[in-house]
Amino acid sequence: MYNLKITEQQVSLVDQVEEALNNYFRTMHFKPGDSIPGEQKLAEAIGVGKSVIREALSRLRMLGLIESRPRRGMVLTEPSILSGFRRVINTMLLSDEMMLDLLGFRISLEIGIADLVFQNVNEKHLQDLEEIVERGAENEFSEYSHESEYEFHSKLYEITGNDTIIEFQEIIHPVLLFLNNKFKDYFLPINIGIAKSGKLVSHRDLVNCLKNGDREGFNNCMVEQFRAYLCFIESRRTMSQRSESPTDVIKDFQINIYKS
Amino acid sequence: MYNLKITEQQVSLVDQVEEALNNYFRTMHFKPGDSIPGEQKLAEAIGVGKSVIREALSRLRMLGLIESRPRRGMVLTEPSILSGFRRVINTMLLSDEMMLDLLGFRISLEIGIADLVFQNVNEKHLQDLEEIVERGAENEFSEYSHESEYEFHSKLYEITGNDTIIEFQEIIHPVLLFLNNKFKDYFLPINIGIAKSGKLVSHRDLVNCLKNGDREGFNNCMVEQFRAYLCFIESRRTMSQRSESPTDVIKDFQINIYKS
DNA sequence: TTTCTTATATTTATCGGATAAATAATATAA
DNA sequence: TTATATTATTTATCCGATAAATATAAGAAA
Repeated sequence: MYNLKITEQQVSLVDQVEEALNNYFRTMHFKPGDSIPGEQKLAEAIGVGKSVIREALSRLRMLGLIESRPRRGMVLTEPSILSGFRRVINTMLLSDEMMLDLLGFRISLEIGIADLVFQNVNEKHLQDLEEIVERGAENEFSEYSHESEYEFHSKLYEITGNDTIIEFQEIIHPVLLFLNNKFKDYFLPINIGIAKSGKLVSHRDLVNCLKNGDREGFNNCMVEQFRAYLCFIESRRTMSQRSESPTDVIKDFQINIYKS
Repeated sequence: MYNLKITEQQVSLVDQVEEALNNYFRTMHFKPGDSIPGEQKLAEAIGVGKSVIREALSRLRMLGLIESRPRRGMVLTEPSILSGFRRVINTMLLSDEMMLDLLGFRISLEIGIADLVFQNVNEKHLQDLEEIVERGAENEFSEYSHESEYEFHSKLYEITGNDTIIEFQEIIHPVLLFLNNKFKDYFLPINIGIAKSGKLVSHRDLVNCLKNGDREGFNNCMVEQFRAYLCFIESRRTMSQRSESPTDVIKDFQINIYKS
């Protein structure tokens, strides 16, 4: 007998209820702070068992969309838009490909905030940055400690005044640490090469550029500080297109680095 | 009587189990594709009821961390890192502040991908872009249709080759549409002003810059195309610092625009 | 022995009952 | 009117039961 099922019913009841609840909140124009009906009423209204309702509510609770103070009721809350993202990142169950995508994402974002930073920066910020640079010692390969690195970049993000951007950077930080460690052997020689060629953009250079330079100059500094990463990503990309071996990547990588 | 409770026990059993499961997968070095124990065994192992387990599993399922084919078992899957983000955005329960943060996020990101785009672009991409520009008619105020706008920017993101960035842009698109509509009356006069001053960067300008220009030039074009938005965000920021009235914002807004 | 069919066990999805606990609302007492 | 006690409500949690579909084991047929 032919199997005439068009699509496997992949959407569980819980999935549907979850969406139904979202639609309900939206169409009723609920706002954060409004209290919503109890489990039992919802279950009756939608016509499903209470375990299904509870599972759906549990998801919304996880996303920070509702809060339920035990034995008092549930209220809608302003969702923390990155809570789901944070959880997935924290699992550290990500593939290399995914993490490299995140690396590219973060680099693009940081380059992109250059304008906001340049626009918003004030004396206090500059003082803080100077202090961070002062405290952050470099090792013999012109590398900063992870702590100093994090502190410096966090400050840049902070200057944007955009809480979502700030939180994003905080969340993916562990991924960057992981990648830095995993591909340490690739990055180190590259960075040494850049340092020798005098093209390395240090934290101090960035601060000086931010203090004295123009918008475009600062933007360029921000781009250049990521040169090694950008080449790395580019190499990975061309590799995956041409299905080359990992050693080729490293070769490409080093060629690209010295071209720029 | 004083309330001596230090902290309200905000962490439910489900929250704890959710984290316990994550830790379990991580410490056991589970990888995507591995099948995990059934609900019953997990419930016994952790020592909680099966509804608690089910709620926690439901959350992980929502995040795309596990997949459970009915009556066969559960397997770990490569999580789709933006699924939680997508759900929260889709609720459209976000405050103006949050949405403006997202606008800033998106603008920064798009400015930041300029380098990646410039690095990766090929003939095919350019052809596609030209075709989109060709098709996309502007209205009398030099504005594109939403569809053309979306098509053009999607293409730029696509050139990065970074799937996470591409998905991000797709997810927040409705938010941008919403904001564009909500603050339409603010943006229109500004854009007309920019157009009159001859500083407006059109889609065609961007394509030409990408084709013939240099990296820095393209970067500047990308920044300039967002000038109106950047001024808007800056105005909102200074307003919230000085607690000004909305009308002041509009004034600031228009002053900033014509300064640049 | 190999292959096909059948029966059993397993497992998730879903339902719904029961209990504990804490707050809100109500009723009662001072 | 105020203070206390009772009741109702509601979520959190546990548990049992059923349906459905698959995997596995057992049995029958070639």
